[in-house]
Amino acid sequence: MSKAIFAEILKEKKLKITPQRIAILEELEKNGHSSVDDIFNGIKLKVPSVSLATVYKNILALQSVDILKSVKTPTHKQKYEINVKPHVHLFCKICENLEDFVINTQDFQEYCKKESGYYCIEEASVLLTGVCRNCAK
Amino acid sequence: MSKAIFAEILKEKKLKITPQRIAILEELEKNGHSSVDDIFNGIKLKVPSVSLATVYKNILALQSVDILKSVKTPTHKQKYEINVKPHVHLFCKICENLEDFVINTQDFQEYCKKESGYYCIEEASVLLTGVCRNCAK
DNA sequence: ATATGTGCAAAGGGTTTGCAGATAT
DNA sequence: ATATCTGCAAACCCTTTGCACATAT
Repeated sequence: MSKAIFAEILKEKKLKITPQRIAILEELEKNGHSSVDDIFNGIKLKVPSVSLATVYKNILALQSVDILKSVKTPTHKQKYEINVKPHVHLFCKICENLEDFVINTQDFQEYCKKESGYYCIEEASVLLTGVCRNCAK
Repeated sequence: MSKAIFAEILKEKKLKITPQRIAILEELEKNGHSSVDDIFNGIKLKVPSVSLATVYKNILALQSVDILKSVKTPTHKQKYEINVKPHVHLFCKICENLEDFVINTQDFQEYCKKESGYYCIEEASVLLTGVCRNCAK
């Protein structure tokens, strides 16, 4: 995705197009799952004046219009990603890397809804913890 | 579970049996998913001298020997539960209540492992967000 | 022109830590 | 007797907030 497309997305959501926001989105596009500090440090080159507070404010703003999603990991660091199609997270307990695995969870959700008696299930957040192929060596 | 059984479990894990720990476990048994504050307030009657720091320290201690597990919810409150058999969490976005749904995730894990090429998957943490039957009315 | 966003510094909330005294084994 | 645990207070994150100035529309 290019700057222009990010600008488009922001416009659509009625958020002003600022260099900080573009930089945050570019950073998240480059590095799949980032913490606030990752983002802050990653964009300082592009937008040297940026403050941590602005990163925080924008993460909240972008989340509230569904451009971003937060990812909860077993460690205490909150991470963020650009909201794309449903996927599962694979977390390696050795290298602590987070990997995406695109899978349609619809059937699984449907099954859980039926069996549990829940009224409706809108979202499935799945985190699988184990050992990645690299760390297995 | 009774006090005696909790004492047994602590002994097995080589943790000293203290009134604070027993109270924490009883509290978590009574109320499925509790935050640190829930626990703290819940056990103050039984152990009036207890401090927040002790609750925190014990939660860490109990987690490290797998007696407790943390549950990550979409809100920013961390919750804890006694580690039992695999289950899925259903989170109602309206009343923010967390419900357990016991389900064997083995097949699902197996499928993800095979498809993703991960070396091994030890644990599946699934959080489904939606609307519970009560709030649907 | 006006609403929104930014950056700073201060405040806030939750969690962790160091230490001296207390308790479990 | 000794290792561990507790409670207090202080320290430490990480995150949010208020405000004046800057920027996008």
